[in-house]
Amino acid sequence: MNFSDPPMQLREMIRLLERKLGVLEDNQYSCCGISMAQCHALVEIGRIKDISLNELAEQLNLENSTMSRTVNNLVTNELVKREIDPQDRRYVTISLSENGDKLFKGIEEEMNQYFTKVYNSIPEDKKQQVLESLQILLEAVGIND
Amino acid sequence: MNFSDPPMQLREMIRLLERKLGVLEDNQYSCCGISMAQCHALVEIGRIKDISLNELAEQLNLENSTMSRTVNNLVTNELVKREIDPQDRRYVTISLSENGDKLFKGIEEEMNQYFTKVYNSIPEDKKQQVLESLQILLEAVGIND
DNA sequence: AAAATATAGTTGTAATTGCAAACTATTACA
DNA sequence: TGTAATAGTTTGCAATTACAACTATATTTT
Repeated sequence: MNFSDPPMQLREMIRLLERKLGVLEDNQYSCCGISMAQCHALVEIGRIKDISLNELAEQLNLENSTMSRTVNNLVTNELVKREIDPQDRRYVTISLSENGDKLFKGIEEEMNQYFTKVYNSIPEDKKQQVLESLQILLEAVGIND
Repeated sequence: MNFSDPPMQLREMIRLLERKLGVLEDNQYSCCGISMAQCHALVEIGRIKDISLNELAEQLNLENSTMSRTVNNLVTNELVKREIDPQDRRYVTISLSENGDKLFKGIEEEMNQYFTKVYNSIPEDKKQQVLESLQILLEAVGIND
């Protein structure tokens, strides 16, 4: 293993980043009393407002079945609403309840604070470069799709 | 939500990167017939050569019990060996078997190819910048530890 | 219009996981 | 020696997940 080989440096750093991010969401109920899966779903629903189950599953790279049950849990917690689309009764429209919206806004606020903290700990003259590089990396990683 | 705010750009891109990386390891048996959990453990063991169970668990951010079970599976598959440390018989030394080492090298090779592909799809004049930026980002994300 | 097909979502099942607790074995300390 | 600490295993349990089989609704074909 040659860690001075640039692609391997890339691998190693992505590995570390992955792990660091993983730590943030390891605990099963680390997000305001709901699971990370529920939290991710909640945020996605909050962003898109009205979304179907399959769209949601695709956004989050989850199985339909997993998504369906996660939404179940959110409905049980009275954070989201499930409504049958009258246009096409196969579709379910998922949206935030009032409680869900409050929680969503709280999470958004918290995430904003976290990433502001991360961003501000980047040296001033490197901030722009890091953002640009992430964009480039995203494009590079997307070569398979 | 203001996506032109730089910290939010950062959040958004990390979010996308996270998701993209997640896709790569979604399937339960996507790694040469073993689970991703087993694959991660195998690679970690292969890198450190001899490692104790607790160290391994900490590296991978897993519970001891989960780690023990995962190692069990690897032992059952004859990919790793468990040996009691003669220095301190409480410790277990975990290392790759011959088969495990072959698989490990195969996985490493595959990962190298993947990351070489990603790296090479970064524009030539940006390669160094991306690596440096990831390093900076890693330091920035590590502010909590 | 009836039959066949496609689509959206749900449910059954088995495996994995985290957490807690109980347990064994070994070592360190007072 | 006796007590505590450490390393790891095992078990029970509940939650989560992927995969496959299923239901319900809509669309297309004949």
